[in-house]
Amino acid sequence: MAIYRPSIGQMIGREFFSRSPLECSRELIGSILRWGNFSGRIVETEAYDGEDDPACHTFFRTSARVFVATHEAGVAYVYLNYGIHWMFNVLVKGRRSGFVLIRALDPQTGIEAMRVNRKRTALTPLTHLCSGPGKLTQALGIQGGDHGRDLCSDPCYSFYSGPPPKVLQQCPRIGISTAMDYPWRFVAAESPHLSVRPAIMPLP
DNA sequence: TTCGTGATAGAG
DNA sequence: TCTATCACGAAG
Repeated sequence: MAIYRPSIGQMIGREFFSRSPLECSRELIGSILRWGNFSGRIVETEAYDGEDDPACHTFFRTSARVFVATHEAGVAYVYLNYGIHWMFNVLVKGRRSGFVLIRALDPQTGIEAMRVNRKRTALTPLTHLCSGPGKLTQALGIQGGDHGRDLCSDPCYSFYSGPPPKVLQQCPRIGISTAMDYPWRFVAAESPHLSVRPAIMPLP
Protein backbone atom coordinates (compact mmCIF):
# COMPACT_ATOMS: atom_id res chain seq x y z
CA MET A 1 0.00 0.00 0.00
CA ALA A 2 1.19 3.47 -0.77
CA ILE A 3 2.02 5.54 2.30
CA TYR A 4 0.76 9.09 2.16
CA ARG A 5 1.22 11.11 5.29
CA PRO A 6 1.61 14.83 4.73
CA SER A 7 3.17 16.85 7.50
CA ILE A 8 0.88 17.64 10.43
CA GLY A 9 -1.47 20.54 9.84
CA GLN A 10 -1.28 20.32 6.06
CA MET A 11 -4.52 20.32 4.09
CA ILE A 12 -5.15 16.92 2.57
CA GLY A 13 -5.35 17.09 -1.20
CA ARG A 14 -7.10 15.14 -3.89
CA GLU A 15 -4.19 12.77 -4.40
CA PHE A 16 -4.83 11.41 -0.91
CA PHE A 17 -8.28 10.29 -2.01
CA SER A 18 -7.01 8.93 -5.31
CA ARG A 19 -6.34 5.62 -3.63
CA SER A 20 -8.34 2.61 -2.51
CA PRO A 21 -11.06 2.84 0.17
CA LEU A 22 -9.05 0.69 2.59
CA GLU A 23 -5.95 2.87 2.36
CA CYS A 24 -7.92 6.08 2.75
CA SER A 25 -9.99 4.76 5.65
CA ARG A 26 -6.93 3.67 7.54
CA GLU A 27 -4.96 6.84 6.99
CA LEU A 28 -7.80 9.22 7.79
CA ILE A 29 -7.67 8.03 11.41
CA GLY A 30 -6.01 10.82 13.35
CA SER A 31 -6.61 13.48 10.72
CA ILE A 32 -8.66 16.58 11.40
CA LEU A 33 -11.96 17.33 9.70
CA ARG A 34 -12.68 21.03 9.43
CA TRP A 35 -16.29 21.90 8.72
CA GLY A 36 -16.86 25.65 8.84
CA ASN A 37 -16.26 26.72 12.41
CA PHE A 38 -16.25 23.12 13.61
CA SER A 39 -13.37 20.73 13.72
CA GLY A 40 -12.72 17.29 15.09
CA ARG A 41 -10.16 14.54 15.00
CA ILE A 42 -11.31 11.47 13.10
CA VAL A 43 -11.20 8.43 15.36
CA GLU A 44 -13.40 5.93 13.50
CA THR A 45 -13.95 5.16 9.79
CA GLU A 46 -15.25 2.36 7.62
CA ALA A 47 -14.28 1.44 4.06
CA TYR A 48 -16.85 0.55 1.40
CA ASP A 49 -15.52 -0.87 -1.82
CA GLY A 50 -17.43 0.18 -4.91
CA GLU A 51 -16.58 -2.89 -6.91
CA ASP A 52 -17.33 -6.10 -5.04
CA ASP A 53 -18.66 -5.10 -1.64
CA PRO A 54 -22.32 -6.10 -1.09
CA ALA A 55 -22.64 -3.49 1.67
CA CYS A 56 -21.59 -0.60 -0.58
CA HIS A 57 -24.31 1.55 -2.12
CA THR A 58 -22.82 1.02 -5.57
CA PHE A 59 -23.79 -2.62 -5.18
CA PHE A 60 -27.51 -1.91 -5.06
CA ARG A 61 -28.05 1.74 -6.03
CA THR A 62 -27.80 2.98 -9.57
CA SER A 63 -27.57 6.54 -8.30
CA ALA A 64 -24.44 5.67 -6.32
CA ARG A 65 -22.76 4.19 -9.40
CA VAL A 66 -23.66 7.33 -11.36
CA PHE A 67 -22.28 9.47 -8.53
CA VAL A 68 -18.95 7.64 -8.60
CA ALA A 69 -18.73 7.95 -12.36
CA THR A 70 -19.53 11.65 -12.46
CA HIS A 71 -17.57 13.02 -9.48
CA GLU A 72 -13.94 13.47 -8.55
CA ALA A 73 -12.23 11.78 -5.65
CA GLY A 74 -12.49 13.79 -2.45
CA VAL A 75 -16.11 14.94 -2.69
CA ALA A 76 -18.73 14.27 -0.03
CA TYR A 77 -21.31 11.52 -0.50
CA VAL A 78 -24.12 12.29 1.94
CA TYR A 79 -27.37 10.41 2.30
CA LEU A 80 -30.23 9.99 4.74
CA ASN A 81 -30.54 6.70 6.55
CA TYR A 82 -33.58 5.37 8.41
CA GLY A 83 -35.30 8.60 7.47
CA ILE A 84 -33.51 10.38 10.29
CA HIS A 85 -29.74 10.21 10.19
CA TRP A 86 -27.43 11.79 7.64
CA MET A 87 -24.37 9.71 6.79
CA PHE A 88 -21.17 11.49 5.75
CA ASN A 89 -18.85 9.68 3.34
CA VAL A 90 -15.97 10.69 1.12
CA LEU A 91 -15.68 9.41 -2.43
CA VAL A 92 -12.31 7.82 -3.18
CA LYS A 93 -11.09 6.71 -6.58
CA GLY A 94 -7.84 4.85 -6.88
CA ARG A 95 -7.04 1.39 -8.15
CA ARG A 96 -10.39 0.66 -6.53
CA SER A 97 -13.14 3.18 -5.97
CA GLY A 98 -15.58 3.43 -3.11
CA PHE A 99 -16.40 5.41 -0.01
CA VAL A 100 -15.03 6.13 3.43
CA LEU A 101 -17.75 6.51 6.06
CA ILE A 102 -16.72 8.93 8.82
CA ARG A 103 -18.15 7.33 11.97
CA ALA A 104 -16.80 9.27 14.94
CA LEU A 105 -14.93 12.44 15.83
CA ASP A 106 -13.06 13.74 18.82
CA PRO A 107 -14.45 17.31 18.89
CA GLN A 108 -11.81 20.06 18.81
CA THR A 109 -13.51 23.38 18.08
CA GLY A 110 -17.09 24.61 18.03
CA ILE A 111 -18.02 22.34 20.90
CA GLU A 112 -20.71 24.57 22.38
CA ALA A 113 -22.38 24.94 18.98
CA MET A 114 -22.19 21.19 18.58
CA ARG A 115 -24.10 20.80 21.83
CA VAL A 116 -26.74 23.19 20.54
CA ASN A 117 -27.05 21.30 17.25
CA ARG A 118 -27.29 18.03 19.13
CA LYS A 119 -29.87 19.54 21.51
CA ARG A 120 -27.71 18.58 24.42
CA THR A 121 -26.79 20.53 27.55
CA ALA A 122 -23.40 21.33 28.99
CA LEU A 123 -23.84 18.24 31.16
CA THR A 124 -23.59 15.93 28.17
CA PRO A 125 -20.16 14.32 28.14
CA LEU A 126 -17.92 15.49 25.33
CA THR A 127 -17.49 11.86 24.34
CA HIS A 128 -21.19 11.60 23.44
CA LEU A 129 -21.25 14.51 20.97
CA CYS A 130 -19.80 12.91 17.84
CA SER A 131 -19.59 9.21 18.77
CA GLY A 132 -21.49 7.83 15.81
CA PRO A 133 -22.11 8.66 12.14
CA GLY A 134 -25.55 10.15 12.77
CA LYS A 135 -24.37 12.10 15.79
CA LEU A 136 -21.46 13.78 14.06
CA THR A 137 -23.52 14.95 11.09
CA GLN A 138 -26.08 16.41 13.48
CA ALA A 139 -23.36 18.09 15.55
CA LEU A 140 -21.67 19.64 12.49
CA GLY A 141 -24.89 20.37 10.62
CA ILE A 142 -24.04 18.14 7.67
CA GLN A 143 -27.13 17.47 5.54
CA GLY A 144 -28.26 16.54 2.05
CA GLY A 145 -27.27 19.95 0.74
CA ASP A 146 -23.66 18.94 1.31
CA HIS A 147 -23.94 15.95 -1.01
CA GLY A 148 -21.32 16.43 -3.73
CA ARG A 149 -19.38 19.15 -1.86
CA ASP A 150 -15.73 19.18 -2.85
CA LEU A 151 -13.56 18.64 0.21
CA CYS A 152 -10.26 19.38 -1.52
CA SER A 153 -10.66 22.99 -2.66
CA ASP A 154 -12.14 25.03 0.20
CA PRO A 155 -9.87 25.26 3.26
CA CYS A 156 -12.96 25.74 5.45
CA TYR A 157 -14.36 22.35 4.43
CA SER A 158 -11.37 20.06 4.28
CA PHE A 159 -9.32 17.41 5.97
CA TYR A 160 -5.98 18.22 7.61
CA SER A 161 -3.31 15.78 8.60
CA GLY A 162 -3.04 15.25 12.34
CA PRO A 163 -1.05 13.24 14.84
CA PRO A 164 -1.31 9.52 14.08
CA PRO A 165 -3.35 7.39 16.49
CA LYS A 166 -1.56 5.72 19.39
CA VAL A 167 -3.26 2.40 18.69
CA LEU A 168 -4.70 1.88 15.22
CA GLN A 169 -7.07 -1.08 15.32
CA GLN A 170 -8.76 -2.78 12.38
CA CYS A 171 -11.98 -4.71 13.03
CA PRO A 172 -15.26 -5.79 11.38
CA ARG A 173 -17.73 -3.13 10.27
CA ILE A 174 -20.85 -2.62 12.33
CA GLY A 175 -24.47 -1.78 11.68
CA ILE A 176 -24.69 -3.68 8.41
CA SER A 177 -26.37 -6.95 7.49
CA THR A 178 -24.17 -8.15 4.62
CA ALA A 179 -20.43 -8.67 4.24
CA MET A 180 -20.11 -8.48 8.00
CA ASP A 181 -16.89 -10.45 8.02
CA TYR A 182 -14.89 -7.82 6.13
CA PRO A 183 -12.54 -6.20 8.70
CA TRP A 184 -12.91 -2.79 7.13
CA ARG A 185 -13.50 -0.64 10.19
CA PHE A 186 -10.61 1.40 11.57
CA VAL A 187 -10.49 3.00 15.00
CA ALA A 188 -8.06 4.92 17.18
CA ALA A 189 -8.45 2.34 19.94
CA GLU A 190 -7.28 4.70 22.68
CA SER A 191 -10.07 7.19 21.96
CA PRO A 192 -13.10 7.49 24.27
CA HIS A 193 -15.10 8.96 21.37
CA LEU A 194 -15.85 5.71 19.49
CA SER A 195 -19.41 4.71 18.60
CA VAL A 196 -18.89 1.12 19.73
CA ARG A 197 -15.75 -0.15 21.34
CA PRO A 198 -14.34 -2.99 19.22
CA ALA A 199 -13.78 -6.38 20.73
CA ILE A 200 -10.20 -7.08 21.63
CA MET A 201 -8.82 -8.84 18.58
CA PRO A 202 -6.65 -11.91 19.16
CA LEU A 203 -3.19 -11.71 17.71
CA PRO A 204 -2.84 -13.52 14.37
C1' DT B 1 -35.97 -3.87 23.00
C1' DT B 2 -38.76 -0.89 20.35
C1' DC B 3 -39.71 2.56 17.36
C1' DG B 4 -39.41 6.80 14.48
C1' DT B 5 -38.62 8.37 9.83
C1' DG B 6 -37.85 9.06 4.45
C1' DA B 7 -35.12 8.08 0.08
C1' DT B 8 -34.47 4.46 -3.02
C1' DA B 9 -35.21 0.67 -6.18
C1' DG B 10 -37.57 -3.14 -7.80
C1' DA B 11 -41.83 -5.66 -8.25
C1' DG B 12 -46.57 -5.75 -9.70
C1' DT C 1 -48.49 2.57 -6.87
C1' DC C 2 -46.79 -0.53 -3.18
C1' DT C 3 -43.35 -2.38 -0.29
C1' DA C 4 -38.95 -3.91 1.69
C1' DT C 5 -34.81 -2.27 2.98
C1' DC C 6 -31.48 0.58 5.19
C1' DA C 7 -23.73 2.02 6.94
C1' DC C 8 -28.83 4.83 13.40
C1' DG C 9 -29.96 6.75 17.95
C1' DA C 10 -32.78 7.60 22.00
C1' DA C 11 -35.89 6.21 25.35
C1' DG C 12 -37.25 2.81 28.47
